[in-house]
Amino acid sequence: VTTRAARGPYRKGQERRREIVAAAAELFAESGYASTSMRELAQRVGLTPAGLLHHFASKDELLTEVLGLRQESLEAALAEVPGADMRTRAREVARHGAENAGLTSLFVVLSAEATAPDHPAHAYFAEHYRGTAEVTQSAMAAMSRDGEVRADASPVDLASLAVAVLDGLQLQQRYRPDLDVESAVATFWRLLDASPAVPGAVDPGSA
Amino acid sequence: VTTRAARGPYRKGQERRREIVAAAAELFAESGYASTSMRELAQRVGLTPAGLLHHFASKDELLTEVLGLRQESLEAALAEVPGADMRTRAREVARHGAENAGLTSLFVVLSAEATAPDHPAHAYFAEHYRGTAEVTQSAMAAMSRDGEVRADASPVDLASLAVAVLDGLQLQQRYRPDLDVESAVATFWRLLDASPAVPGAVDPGSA
DNA sequence: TGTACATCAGTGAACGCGCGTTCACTGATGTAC
DNA sequence: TGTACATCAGTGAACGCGCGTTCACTGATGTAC
Repeated sequence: VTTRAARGPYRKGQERRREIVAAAAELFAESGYASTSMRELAQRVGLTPAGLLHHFASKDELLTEVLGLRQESLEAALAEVPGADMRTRAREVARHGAENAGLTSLFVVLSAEATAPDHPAHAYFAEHYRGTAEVTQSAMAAMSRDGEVRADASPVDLASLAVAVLDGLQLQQRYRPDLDVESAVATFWRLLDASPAVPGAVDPGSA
Repeated sequence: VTTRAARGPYRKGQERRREIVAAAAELFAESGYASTSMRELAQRVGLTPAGLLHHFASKDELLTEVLGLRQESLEAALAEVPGADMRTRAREVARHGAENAGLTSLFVVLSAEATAPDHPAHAYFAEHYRGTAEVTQSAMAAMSRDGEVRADASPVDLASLAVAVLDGLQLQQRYRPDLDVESAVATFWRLLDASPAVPGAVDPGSA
C-alpha cells in the first residue's frame, strides 16, 4: 500500500493565514484576547468561524501566532541597527512602537490581561519580562561602568525604569492620543546622560 | 392610604456590601473585569449569584463601586500629606501603591482592559488619565519654573514620564515580584533633580 | 414587654445568549499519470 | 495536453457550556403599636 504525502497549503491558503493573523492582532489590540470572539474575527476576514479553524487548530494557536508576529516585526527593525548601543536600540524600540501603533497597543493590552496566571499568554509574558530585565540590566550596568550614564543611580533601577517608561507611555497614549511617545522617550534618555548640560560640570567618569 | 418608607439595609447588609466589593477588587485585579464571573465572586463570599444581585443591581455597578474604593483609599493616603510638593505626593502614590498591592494591580489591569472604547470603565479611565495629565503637567511646569527640577527637559514630557513610570513599574512587577518599585520611583525622581551630584556644578536656576 | 408584620437577606431553578469547537459535507485546486 | 482524483478551502448546522440576570419564594430581622 502506497500512502501519498500531504500537499501542504496552497498559496491562497498561506495568504489567508497571514490575513487572519493580521486581523486577529488588530482585534486583540483593541479588546484583548478573551473579549475577542472567533465569530467577530471570522466576519472581519470574510469567513465563517469554522473556516478560521481550518487554518488554525484553536483560538489559542492564533494567539501564539500573533505574539510571534510582533516579535518578528520588532527583531527585523532592530536588525537594521546591528551592534548599536543600548540608547539607540531603546529609541529604535520606541520608534518602531510608534510606527506600528497596532502591534504596540496589542502588547500592552495583552501583557496586562495575561497577568492572570491561568491566561494562555502568561508564560510568554513572564519569560518576555524576565529576558528583557536580564538584557536591560546587564546593558545598563555596562553603560554605567563605561561612564555612558549617570553613575549616581542604580543600574538595576535604571533598567526597570527604561522598560516601565516604554510600557507606561504606550498605555497612557491609548487614553491620550496627543501624547508624544517618542519625545518623552528621548527626554527620558537625556535624563540619564552622564554629563548633564550644567555649566562648570566636570566628567565624573574619571574618578 | 399611608405608605411606609423603606428601611434601608441592616448593619449586616452593609458589612456584606463592603465584603463583596473587597472580594471583587481582588478578583478583578487578578483576572480583569470581563474574565471574572459572578459565580466565582459569589462563591468567594459564600453566596449564590442571585444573592450578589440583592446587594448590587448588576456586575457593572460592582465595577463602579470597586473603582470608587480605590479612589477613596488613595485620597485618604494623600490627605495625610496635605499641601506637600509634587515629589512627596508622587512618592506617596508609589508608597501607597506598594502597600496596597491588590488595589494597584487592579488599576493597571483594568486600565489596560478598558482601552477598548466599549468597555464599561473606558470613560472612567479616559477621564482619570486626562485629569492626571492636567494636574501633573501644571505641577511639573511650576516646579520647573521654580528651579526644583532640571530646566533642560520639557515639563510636558516629564509629566508624561512621571505617570508612565508608575504604571509601567506596577505592570512589570506583576511578572517580576523581585522588582523594587519604591526604589525605582525614588531613582526616577533623583534623575529629575535640578542640581545633580556633579562636582563643580553651579545652580542653573539663577540664570 | 409582647407581638404583628413589613422589609431585608438570601436561595434555587430557570431564562436567553454568545462562546469555542465538532462534524459531515461541497466545491475548488493542484498534481500524477 | 487531458483527465482522474486526492487534498485543500470553506460552509452550515449543531454541540455543550458558562455567562449575567430574572423570578417566585423562604426565613431572619428590625420596628411600630
